Amino acid sequence: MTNRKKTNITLAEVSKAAKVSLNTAAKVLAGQSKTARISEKTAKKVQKIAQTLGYVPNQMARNLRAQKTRIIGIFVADMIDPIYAAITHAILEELPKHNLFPLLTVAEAGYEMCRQTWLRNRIDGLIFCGTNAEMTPQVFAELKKRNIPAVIAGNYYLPSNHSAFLPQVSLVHIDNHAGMQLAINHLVEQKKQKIAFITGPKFHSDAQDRLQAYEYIIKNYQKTIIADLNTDERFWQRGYLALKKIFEQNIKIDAVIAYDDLVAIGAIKFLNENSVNIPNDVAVVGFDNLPQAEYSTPSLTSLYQPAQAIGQRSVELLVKHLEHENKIEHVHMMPVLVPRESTQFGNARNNQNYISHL
Amino acid sequence: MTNRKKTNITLAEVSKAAKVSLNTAAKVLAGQSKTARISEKTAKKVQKIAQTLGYVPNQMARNLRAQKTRIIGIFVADMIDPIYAAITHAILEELPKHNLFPLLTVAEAGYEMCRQTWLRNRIDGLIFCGTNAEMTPQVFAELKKRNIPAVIAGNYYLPSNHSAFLPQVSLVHIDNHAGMQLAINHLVEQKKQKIAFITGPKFHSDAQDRLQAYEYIIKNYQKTIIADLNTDERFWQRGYLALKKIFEQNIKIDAVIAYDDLVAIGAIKFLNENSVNIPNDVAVVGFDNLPQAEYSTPSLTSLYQPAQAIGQRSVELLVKHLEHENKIEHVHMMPVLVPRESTQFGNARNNQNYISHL
DNA sequence: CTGAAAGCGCTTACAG
DNA sequence: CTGAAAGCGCTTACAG
Repeated sequence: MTNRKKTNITLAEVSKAAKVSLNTAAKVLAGQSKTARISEKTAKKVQKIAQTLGYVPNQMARNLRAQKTRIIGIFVADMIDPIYAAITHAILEELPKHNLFPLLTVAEAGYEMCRQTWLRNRIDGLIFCGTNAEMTPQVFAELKKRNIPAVIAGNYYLPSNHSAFLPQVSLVHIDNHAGMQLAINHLVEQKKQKIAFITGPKFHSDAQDRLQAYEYIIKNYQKTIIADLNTDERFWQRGYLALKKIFEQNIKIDAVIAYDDLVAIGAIKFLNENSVNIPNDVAVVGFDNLPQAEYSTPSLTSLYQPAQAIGQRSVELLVKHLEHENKIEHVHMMPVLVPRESTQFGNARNNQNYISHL
Repeated sequence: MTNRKKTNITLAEVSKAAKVSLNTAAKVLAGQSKTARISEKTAKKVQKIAQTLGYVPNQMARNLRAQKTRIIGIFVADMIDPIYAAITHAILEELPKHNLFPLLTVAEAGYEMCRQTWLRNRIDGLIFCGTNAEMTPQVFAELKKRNIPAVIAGNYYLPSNHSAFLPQVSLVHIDNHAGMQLAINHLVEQKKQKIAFITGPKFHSDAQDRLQAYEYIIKNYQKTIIADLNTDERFWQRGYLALKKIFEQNIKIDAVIAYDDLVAIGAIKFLNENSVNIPNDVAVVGFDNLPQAEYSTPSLTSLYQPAQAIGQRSVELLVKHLEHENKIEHVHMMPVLVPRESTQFGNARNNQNYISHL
């Protein structure tokens, strides 16, 4: 391993070069010249010497002595998922503004590995970008025992036997109820009267919330039509199979809201293959506004997931907890409906130029 | 800030509880029982006590004393880009296998911020998942001076005045030449004879490599047809405008290879809007095999970017450098052609069931 | 306004 | 096989 003794200079060396005590140099470089009432002349001198020597403080020594690290663990349930990636990204941008440092751990490493990393590095707080089956109520209990505040950002894994920890941890996520209301309003405006819902994976909090919201709201407009699958199919296959089932059972629909965009695109695939006109015969709405929504044909109306805001808000909440403001909060961020071709007429396919030369 | 003095127990406490010296406990818990010839009985006793007390070593103290950290900085040029996300993910999974620890820094923080983070935490090595305009040759010179080995994984920012550092840093990226050969072979097999190429952003290494590879290989088959844009348009707009230009100039083509999938999807959008049949009239191939490739209509033939392998390989290279194996390597990983509807006939739209009830 | 000393929790020689 | 001591580079009282 590289030996770097010669390349890194220390506070002691700076103080010696500046001909002041170690203490004085430390105070100046920690930005405490004012409170320690160090003369401006001395401060300037020390700063200049530190600059020319290329002094960079050793964070490990600092943390060890100060008995706090300002390191925030970030658990990422799935970095390949664009929503988690966006939330993680927002958190990484936000932490430095509060003089906090990220320590990223990924789900694939396994819980014990993550735990070791957090504890060895003496994290001062923890943000979960999603959770998985390993994140049991016991995990949150240990964090609490060790005085490590935690916040969950985004979707989380929620089998019925896990729900006990919910009142004990702060959450920040999309307002699925509001999102569903926006989706239904939008479709009702388009005179749709048989709006179906395709469910998502059973143990995802967002899937549960969206299903509940659909059931609760749709009653005001029509009979409930739920396309549920008893399989573990995910991604577009789920939407494809769900619609296949509906059509095989000869259930009449004129619109479908899918748990998420991938499921919605599966539904579109099925409709396209069977020459069902979108949106005239069946309109489609997804959730999350993934990049795929813009690129599908027809492009997909979706509910924008405010990932940036979720990330920021979860950092703010964690900072409050670090400052011993221990009130648990569950924050719901508003989604935005992004209308595209899958629910609206005449937005594309009308630009018939440039074909003459073929 | 949380005070955790009471919740974290130290080596000293373990050794006291086990009634051995601090040194003995340290040796056992660092896994050096054998080399220090500590009796198995003592080792077992210490381990058990450490376990029951919940001892977790303090990484900061370790690093400070040992004068090395095994922390690897990871610079991510764009976490929202699925390719960078996938490479980053692979690196995060790979590092722990070598007993190395990641420290993630993102481009948006700015170079100076990243630099401070790296140096304060005394990183032992650095992997760039992409670079940007701030990563000048001087940056690599400083790393070299400080004995911090670096590896670039994936695409990198390459204006002509930056190329000086290339012989001094190890690179791992997709083999664009091989990818282009695969793409052209595939199209030639489909009897295509007027294959155009749509360029990418000027300063991206992948864009430069792909353009060069196209020019070099296509000469064996046909006249060169390059759709270049003097704009900064990115994403699908770039492909859309490039094809528009070609069609306006009445240039005949029967296939198009795009710099990447988003550009390819822009081309598809243009062809769809002008009722040009894909792939019969014009076939389309993209690079990177993004999720969007599967979800576009028609689905897009693309070259799979081996992100997982790139991440793994870059960690391996870095490990070699940490072990003072200082030979610089430029590694090219093979892409895989994923054929889909945009180059092949009759793969979809033939499943005309379930429409009767509408 | 400035300085000398203790100590955070480990690892690394060195002694026996 | 086991132990006592020094020191990594800082910050934190405390003294003057």
